[in-house]
Amino acid sequence: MGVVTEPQPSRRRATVHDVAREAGVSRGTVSRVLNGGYVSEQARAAIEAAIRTVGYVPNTAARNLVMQRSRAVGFIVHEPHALFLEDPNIGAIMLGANTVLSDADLQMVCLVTDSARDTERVTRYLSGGFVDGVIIVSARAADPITDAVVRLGVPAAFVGHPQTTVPLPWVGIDNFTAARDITRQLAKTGRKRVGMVAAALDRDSGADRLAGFKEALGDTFDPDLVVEIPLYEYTAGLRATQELLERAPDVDGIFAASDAVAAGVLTALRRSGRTVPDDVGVVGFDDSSWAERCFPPLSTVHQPAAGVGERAAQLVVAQLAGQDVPRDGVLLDSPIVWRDSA
Amino acid sequence: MGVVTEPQPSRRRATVHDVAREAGVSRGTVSRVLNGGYVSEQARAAIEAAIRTVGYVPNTAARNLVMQRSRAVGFIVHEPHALFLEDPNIGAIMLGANTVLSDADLQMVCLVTDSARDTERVTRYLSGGFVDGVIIVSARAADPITDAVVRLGVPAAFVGHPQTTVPLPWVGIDNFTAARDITRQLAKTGRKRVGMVAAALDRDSGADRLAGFKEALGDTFDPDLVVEIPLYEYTAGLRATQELLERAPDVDGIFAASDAVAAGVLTALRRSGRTVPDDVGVVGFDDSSWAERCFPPLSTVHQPAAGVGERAAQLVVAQLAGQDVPRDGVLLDSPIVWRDSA
DNA sequence: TTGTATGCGTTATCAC
DNA sequence: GTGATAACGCATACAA
Repeated sequence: MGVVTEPQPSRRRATVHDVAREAGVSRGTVSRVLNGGYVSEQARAAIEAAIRTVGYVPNTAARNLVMQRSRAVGFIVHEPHALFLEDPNIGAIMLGANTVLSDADLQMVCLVTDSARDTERVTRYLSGGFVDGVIIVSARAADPITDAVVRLGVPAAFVGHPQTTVPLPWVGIDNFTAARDITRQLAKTGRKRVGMVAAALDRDSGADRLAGFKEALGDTFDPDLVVEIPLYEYTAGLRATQELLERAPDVDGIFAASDAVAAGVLTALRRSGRTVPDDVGVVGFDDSSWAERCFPPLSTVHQPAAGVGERAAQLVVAQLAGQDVPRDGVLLDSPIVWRDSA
Repeated sequence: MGVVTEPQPSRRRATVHDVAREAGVSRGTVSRVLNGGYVSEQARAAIEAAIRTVGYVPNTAARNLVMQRSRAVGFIVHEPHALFLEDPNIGAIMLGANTVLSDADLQMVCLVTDSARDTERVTRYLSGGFVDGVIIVSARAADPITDAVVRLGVPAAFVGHPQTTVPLPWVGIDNFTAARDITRQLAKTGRKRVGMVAAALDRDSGADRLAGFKEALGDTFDPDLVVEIPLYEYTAGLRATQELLERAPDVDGIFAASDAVAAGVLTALRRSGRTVPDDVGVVGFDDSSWAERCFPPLSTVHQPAAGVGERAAQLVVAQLAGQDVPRDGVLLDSPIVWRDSA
């Protein structure tokens, strides 16, 4: 079944030394054409030719060692795998970050950690100067990675509010206000009994969205109309809605803590024979790419995910350039996108 | 607004030298307790204490340099950003790969390249021994990264068939057979005029799915019933369906090249007043998490994305262990998942 | 303009 | 068991 790899060419990689020998110059001169410096046209030509013939490529480790920097920035996603897949924002955040990092000629290396072993290894990497800076997505309370970053003083930016007492630069959105506003708008469509499927209350995003919901409803808030689930997740959202419907068959509006949850809400509603938005109005949160593909298309809060990634990256790029950055949060706009589900 | 970072602690990181001095031993002994070797209990205790007090962490670059390896494996996604976000499989593949890499105590570093600049930088990294091996997702024809990998002899595994003449290990699914089978099943639901929204014909996956579709239909295949779009994408799928409907209002079955495309098909069908699956049967490809959240839930081909990632990772782990691996493709099962859209 | 020498932080090979 | 010492591949200050 197929050819097999021959036992390693084991052809030693060419070094500066080889190039120098081939070109008949010293290693210093070679290094100079590589990094820019005074060098005669003649020597340059000879060296560039030599580089091609010996197939030279600079060694990252050696360069990092002497330069004391790696020109790489870590993008750390510390999430259980399931959630990583579920969350449509992470990809966009990552791409946004990569855009500005790339412009600064910095290599983004994405490290995803699920197990404790992963975390331990990533922490080791961070400490060892593997990266010059780091962007951390969804750090949790008492996160060992966060601790390491703070302890080592690695230039960093967090996406979402880091749950720590240490002042750290972070970027996110105002979940509270956005949740409050979209709930109000939902209520204004004439709903009398509006409930919520709240999720991820152990994170600031989840907790703030619930708080915003309460704020919007004020006196009319009824704790019986909110059911909580642990993660932003479709299936849990579906189940929660079934429970909500049982508890209060007269709900006519539902705020789902995320679009994925909202999709579950829609399915549950459809199965119960209710129509959206006529019988029940539904709003979500995220404005993921699937929001407009739901049926009916979801009214939701737009998360500027790419923008968040870009901003976070800018924050570490600035620190790498020696600039001071505010060690607190920067909030990006999260406008409401009104479609057909409410 | 907020505190600012103090101008760099600039506290030099502790080295083995510092530890040795603190513990009153030589650097060799320190290295020995770090990497396992004969060392007296007494010395070990002193050194471990010293490590804590000076806050020593090993330097990755230095270690990589002397060890001639990095214990890191690159996961390279070479895609336009839009597609990266659209493709629900990439995340799962990545997580699958990370699982087995993590078990082998290898750090997965994910490099995403969109611009030419990205590509150039990643190529540099690869060449420089930044990683010991590499997993490449969706390499294209004449891909500079693929070229570099082949030229350098870096242990690698491809996800999907690399478009090159060089024999390389890869893992994927049999798009042709899967497409053929699900098309047959769609036809068997009594459809007389079945069309296809074909996508990404410049890749093996897209081309093979179209070929399978043709094969299934045999004599009844009508080229007028297939419309092509460049990428696996919702909006393009929607437009394409509108065109198809105009061209052939009597279609009663549609094979969408992916779930995202299928979502577009569903929307177009709904807008045209047709019901699914009564008027038109629809099938997709991928079995992404949103397939079951469509309305109606999508009949589709299940892609074992996590499995693909795992297998690819195993392939490079094996090579890193000095084992020979077949330099051809390994195909994973991609069963049909029948739901309600056809 | 170019060559030489030194150091970056580790590991590994020796004697001791 | 332990301590010197030589690589590893590169950049750079300094001498030429």
